[in-house]
Amino acid sequence: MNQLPIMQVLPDLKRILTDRTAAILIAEPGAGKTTAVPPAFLEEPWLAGKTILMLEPRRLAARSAAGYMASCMGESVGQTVGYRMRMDTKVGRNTRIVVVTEGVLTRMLQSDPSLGDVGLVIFDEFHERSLHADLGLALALEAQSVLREDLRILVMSATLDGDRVASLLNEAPVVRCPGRTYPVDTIYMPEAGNATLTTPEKSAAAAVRRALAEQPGDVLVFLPGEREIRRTEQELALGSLPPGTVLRPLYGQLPQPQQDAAVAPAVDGERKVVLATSIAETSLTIEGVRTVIDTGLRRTQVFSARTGMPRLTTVPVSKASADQRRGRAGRTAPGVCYRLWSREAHDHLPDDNVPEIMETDLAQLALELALWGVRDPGALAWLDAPPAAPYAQATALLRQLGALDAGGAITPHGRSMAVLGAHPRIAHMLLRAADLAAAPLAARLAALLQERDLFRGPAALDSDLTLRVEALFGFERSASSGGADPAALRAVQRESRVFLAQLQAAPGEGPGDISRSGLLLSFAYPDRIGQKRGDGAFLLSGGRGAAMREGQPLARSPYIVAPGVDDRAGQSRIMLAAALSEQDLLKHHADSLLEEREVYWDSESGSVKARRVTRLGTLILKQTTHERATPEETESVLLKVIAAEGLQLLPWEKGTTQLRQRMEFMHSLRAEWPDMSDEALTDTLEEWLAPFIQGMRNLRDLQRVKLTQALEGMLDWNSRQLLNKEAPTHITVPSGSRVPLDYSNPGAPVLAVRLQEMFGQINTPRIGGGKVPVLLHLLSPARRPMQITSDLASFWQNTYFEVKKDLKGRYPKHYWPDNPLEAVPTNRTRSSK
DNA sequence: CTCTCCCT
Repeated sequence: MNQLPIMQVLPDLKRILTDRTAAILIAEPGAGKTTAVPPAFLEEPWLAGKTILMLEPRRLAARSAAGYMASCMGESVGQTVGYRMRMDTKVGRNTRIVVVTEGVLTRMLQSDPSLGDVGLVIFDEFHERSLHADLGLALALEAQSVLREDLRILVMSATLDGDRVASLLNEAPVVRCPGRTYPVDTIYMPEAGNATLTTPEKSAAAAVRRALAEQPGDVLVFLPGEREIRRTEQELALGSLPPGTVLRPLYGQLPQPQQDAAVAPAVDGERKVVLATSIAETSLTIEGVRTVIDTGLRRTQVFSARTGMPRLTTVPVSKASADQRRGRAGRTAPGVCYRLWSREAHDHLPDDNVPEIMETDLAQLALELALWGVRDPGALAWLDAPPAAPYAQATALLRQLGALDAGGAITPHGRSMAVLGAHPRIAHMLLRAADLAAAPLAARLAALLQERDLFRGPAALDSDLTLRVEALFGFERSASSGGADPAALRAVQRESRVFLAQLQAAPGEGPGDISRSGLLLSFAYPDRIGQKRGDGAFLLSGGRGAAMREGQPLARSPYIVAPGVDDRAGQSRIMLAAALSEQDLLKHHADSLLEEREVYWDSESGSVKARRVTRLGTLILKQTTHERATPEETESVLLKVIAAEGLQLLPWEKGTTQLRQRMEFMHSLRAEWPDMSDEALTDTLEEWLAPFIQGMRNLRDLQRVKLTQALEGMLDWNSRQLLNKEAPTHITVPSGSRVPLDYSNPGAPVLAVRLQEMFGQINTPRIGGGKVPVLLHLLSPARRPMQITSDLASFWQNTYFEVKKDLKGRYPKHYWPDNPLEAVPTNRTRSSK
């Protein structure tokens, strides 16, 4: 143990923590920090009579760290060194080092914020940045500054950016320690990883063949998920592999014996190719690996604030993760790592994985903060503060569940929920169920929701949760698994016993009425109560649409609750659900029901109607028909319909349209004039149209709207005068005719007039206070356009003579003078001379 | 073609 690299830095650490209350240790893999650091402080004077708490992110790691430290002291666990985790605690009277897992630390801080006899808290593997570690550090820092100035905090990490943590810990000193691993060659293979040309599993398979040919020892391949692992297996099975090659998948859901087979050393004469998820990145050490192949992808859960539902996505790993994966090839001998991306792409990878707090459901975090007495997370010091949108979503859910009051303070019910430790949805269900004497059923449901599905394959296609409840009770009675997954059954049974113990219910107690499952689940998911819309489609009380596979009996249920839904765009898919009776819904969600009068547009009759509805979220549970809407209600609905369907519902006659266009022309000259575009008019219906639709009830009535008056109403008296002056309806031309102006293009109003009527006028008539020349359409006697111009003077000088020749030929009896400016204009079609 | 990994 003396030759471990960590030994060189321990004196430094001891010196720092004698004088100060915080330190950061950055130690590379293989340095030995987890087991060497805690015992080093036992004899420090400031720790006299106090204990050390070390946080580990995983149960397995916590147990083995405690075991190793104890054995180094020649003791067993529970003497000087112990551990504490959910449902498993080994701590004795003389225990001074307690290794805890994440939820435990949060509970200890919440039940005694001063941390009683604890002298030092160590956060191990802090670079993983789990939600609980971030929360634990924030709470511990506040405990230190408010209650326990002598409390020491040590943050240990493999790859963390030390400076950011240092500034969070009041400029705590950073100690760095090299690791001890064998060198690993890195080979970038961009051609294999080009996702536009091939799939990750195809390139992984190609890299496996290359590694088996070029390198000795076993191969570890990192893939994003189970699906890719299975496909890579198929891909490799297509061609022959060197004799003795064995493929070993490895992922969390795999049964234990197969996981063991992947981890165990290969037997003589065999070479092992392990196809793994990120589970092999930190938690497990696999013997004999000399080559790592990394697709550079991982699957991660992202909480969508938009829908309030979690979603799985495949994302590139961080540089830190890629280095961690590469390190797995150098544990026992020098190795090689094939990266299926380019050196340039590597430069663009993020340095670290996104901290869990930035992406995950924050409901539990928000409940813990409320219990701590914090309403604004900004009151605590964070490396990354909880993001605002998901946090707001979380507190809204907590209010709906009754955990927070309107002011955001925790309620007594919220306190009971927090103590249970389960997700707030689950905790709320368990407490409501206990009130209804349904705790035994609720405990099973909670366990079913937290563990993986009992059914695999075709049975999993039926989304009815009560089938799982029946399978579970069958297993509890007779230990027969039926068609269900035995490992999953055992896990669910273990889990449900924990909940039963918390609710003080006996494990042997029968299920009671399984058909109450839907009711109990509706307490946990009040926003996912579904109302049938047909064809397996449901509308959820939270506002989303969702659909389940057709053909299953559950699809015919008028009401369901859907704990398992995905987050796809448009309508969600329902994976797990249970039927819910309307009677239960009305009775047990009475507090959430909203009775209101609703005025609505009946598109069938094209008229406004009113009804009284009972709502649960977006669902309408009951309604009466045909009450009469008040004039105000009617008016407001009509305006909404016009806004939605468009202004063409109004009676646009020729003169009205011209008025609108003239006003638009004025707007183009003077920005302060009202904008007459469809969009602007739609946005301001309330102001200009509302007074003119009073008493109207339907589309036919709308045809009586005095639209010209309504538009004129947008202008005051002065503006109307200016309108008539600058945007006249007609222009009087030299012949004496009043010719209408066409404003359909407000940028260039058109005056269409017979050429002969313009004789004698030198320049183009102008409008808009002289700023805008009209666009002249000069017409033949038969009103055919001969010339389009906005420069009349130039026309007379140049083009007129060509046009004249043409016109003379076609209209010989008309008068086509050589000097049009001195000729007498005429509006008569026939020649006057 | 529904499923990364943990934890109270």
